[in-house]
Amino acid sequence: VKGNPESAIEKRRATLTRVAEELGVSPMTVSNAYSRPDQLSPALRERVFETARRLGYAGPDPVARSLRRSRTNVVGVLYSNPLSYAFDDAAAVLFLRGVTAATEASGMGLLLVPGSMGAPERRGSAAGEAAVDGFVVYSMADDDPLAEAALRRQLPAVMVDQPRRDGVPFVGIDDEAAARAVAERLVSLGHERYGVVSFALAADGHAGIADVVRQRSATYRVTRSRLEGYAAALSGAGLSWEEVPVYECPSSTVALGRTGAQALLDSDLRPTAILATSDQLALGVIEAAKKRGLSVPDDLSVAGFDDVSPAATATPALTTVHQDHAEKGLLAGRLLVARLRGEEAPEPDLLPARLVVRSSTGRYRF
Amino acid sequence: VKGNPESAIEKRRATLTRVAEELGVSPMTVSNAYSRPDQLSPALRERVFETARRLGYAGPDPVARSLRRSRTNVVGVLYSNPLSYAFDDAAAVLFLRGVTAATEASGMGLLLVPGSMGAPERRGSAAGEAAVDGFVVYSMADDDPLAEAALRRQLPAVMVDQPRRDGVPFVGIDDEAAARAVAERLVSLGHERYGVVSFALAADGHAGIADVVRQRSATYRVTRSRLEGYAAALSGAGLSWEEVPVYECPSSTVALGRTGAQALLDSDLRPTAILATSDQLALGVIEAAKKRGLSVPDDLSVAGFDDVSPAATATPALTTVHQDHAEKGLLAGRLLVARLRGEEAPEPDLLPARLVVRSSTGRYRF
DNA sequence: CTGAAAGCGCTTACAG
DNA sequence: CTGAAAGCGCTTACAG
Repeated sequence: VKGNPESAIEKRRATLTRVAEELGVSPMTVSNAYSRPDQLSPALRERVFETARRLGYAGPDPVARSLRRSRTNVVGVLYSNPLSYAFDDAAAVLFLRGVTAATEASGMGLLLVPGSMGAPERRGSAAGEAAVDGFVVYSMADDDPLAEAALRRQLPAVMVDQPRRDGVPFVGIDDEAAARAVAERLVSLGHERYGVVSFALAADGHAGIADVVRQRSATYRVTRSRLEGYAAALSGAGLSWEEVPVYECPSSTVALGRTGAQALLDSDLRPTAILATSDQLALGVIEAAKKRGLSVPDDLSVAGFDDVSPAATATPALTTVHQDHAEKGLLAGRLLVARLRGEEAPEPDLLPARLVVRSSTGRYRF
Repeated sequence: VKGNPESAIEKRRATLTRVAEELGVSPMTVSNAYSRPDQLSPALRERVFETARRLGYAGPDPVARSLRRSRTNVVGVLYSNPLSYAFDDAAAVLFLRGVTAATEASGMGLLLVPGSMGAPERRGSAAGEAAVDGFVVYSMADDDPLAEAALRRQLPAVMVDQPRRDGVPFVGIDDEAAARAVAERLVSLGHERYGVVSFALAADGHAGIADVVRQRSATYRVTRSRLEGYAAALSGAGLSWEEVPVYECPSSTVALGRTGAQALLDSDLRPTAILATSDQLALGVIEAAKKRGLSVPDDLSVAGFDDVSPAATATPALTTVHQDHAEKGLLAGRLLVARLRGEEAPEPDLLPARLVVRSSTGRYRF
């Protein structure tokens, strides 16, 4: 009954033009059926869809449409290597939740851009090859080639927990001030011997004590700022920052925090307080202390950073810096979406952060 | 010194063709400089890059390249609405971690496809408009328009925790058997009065008791299978499944689990055992029980499903079904990537799952 | 090692 | 309400 179905169902993949030919209308009419329903009669539109169904055509090709419209409706997210670690990091998960909420509210997709696993000659290529309208650059090293490649494309972008760049809005907290506040709290409790367990200063995988030179040249802004905050507080109390051992962990996990703490607790002049640049690391420090029979906070005070969910329920509950990671993501996402729409969207103020004192820190006891 | 830089830096956006004109070579040569370095001399290649830099050209446009190559190097992930909830769901986060590890290992990006928030006329359009080479369809309702739209595109796909479809490989566990095992465990402990707290049976936002008719017509396969497993175990023990109240929660959160448990514990014939289809819900059930002064497991046994990280550390620790969510994601991701490469990649066997008995379940006591 | 030409699949002014 | 034509920015056989 239908016109020559044998020849209609050809091998070549169904395209808009193919549907138009089959129905004897112009490609524009088929395009309109999908993209501008008001431009043709409902009856014709239905015939278009019927023909499309028959030919197995699922609608306009997204890539061709993007090329023509020069718009992908996708926001790219850049996160340090490897990308899959983002899902191990409670703060990153909350952040992504916020970004996703912002992008999906405006119908945009979120592309997680892979890092350049290994292959050094391809460093950054993934960011150069991502079909997106803009980028959220989250917590990367200052000199990360992936971020460089993304920024070079001159697309709208937002930097989060990153160094500032001209023309690129920044979203984040005042990490240095927050770190100073934690350290000052410990100073006020009478502690004089400190140790620091830090996440990466640079992306070279280094694990172990990081001297002051390495601290100053840290390429992760967040790490650098937090260490500077600690240093400011301790120096302000008349202590020598140079003598405070900073143990660097290549990433932010409980297991690495444990290792770092072990190294610090082995020293002759055992610290009475350990500052960790993340809650994950701090939880590892607490584990290491317990394993040696040290009581937290009686023998050792421990403070973290970020206030992710296990911090409040840990035993003892962790003294830390609270910040709203989901809100940070939401703000970054909305800012980018607004700019993509050409709306007025000024760089926001620094987000609030506050010291949360719980039971992992206590007064120094002889 | 350089040739007329004034006119070189024009308003129109830099393109490959523009760079070629400027340098007096063919577009193909510029293309080769980026994509096939072995096709031109290093010196010429350097001149191409130099000109590109001068014109602010950041390399071939990803969209145009994708159209020409008919390949995006992106895998799309579909998850129930709204997408941002995925980041609240510990199982989903682990799953995404696995998928991401698989895709990034082969240099592919991961696109989180937004649901059709509200706008019913656009139901599924996002999946139709996603520029991807293939889809991972994760835990969606049988009749979800987003999944329908994606599958209609005939791209390679993998279904996870979804109903099987011809030609589309399935990755998941035997949910029914696992649920049966949990319920049988409670039967063996002597329990006779049960309640169930379940996550959504359909995407209509229903909250409250779900009768057997609704249970049978559930569009979420996972929910349906788990309830069938419970029913099989209880029926097998001579109990009447029809009399077991099933409280349906629209999503899987601790707060909703609490609400569901309150409803069940209000009944005259209070259950002595509550089966929850997720750990989140189960943790809410435990909270509700505690709030009424009921001891778990002395007054009420509670079992969850999935064994996400808070399950083991909760008080009491949760009896549940363990499955490896990250492994599931890795497997699904690898399977899809292999198929995209045209490699031989058979549908895998069902993944293992096992009952983990902890202290939230105990013998029935009068 | 380089070029000219075709074409990936669409959408959009411009006309009628 | 519909059409013919141009063009989005690239890559790829095909030649030389």
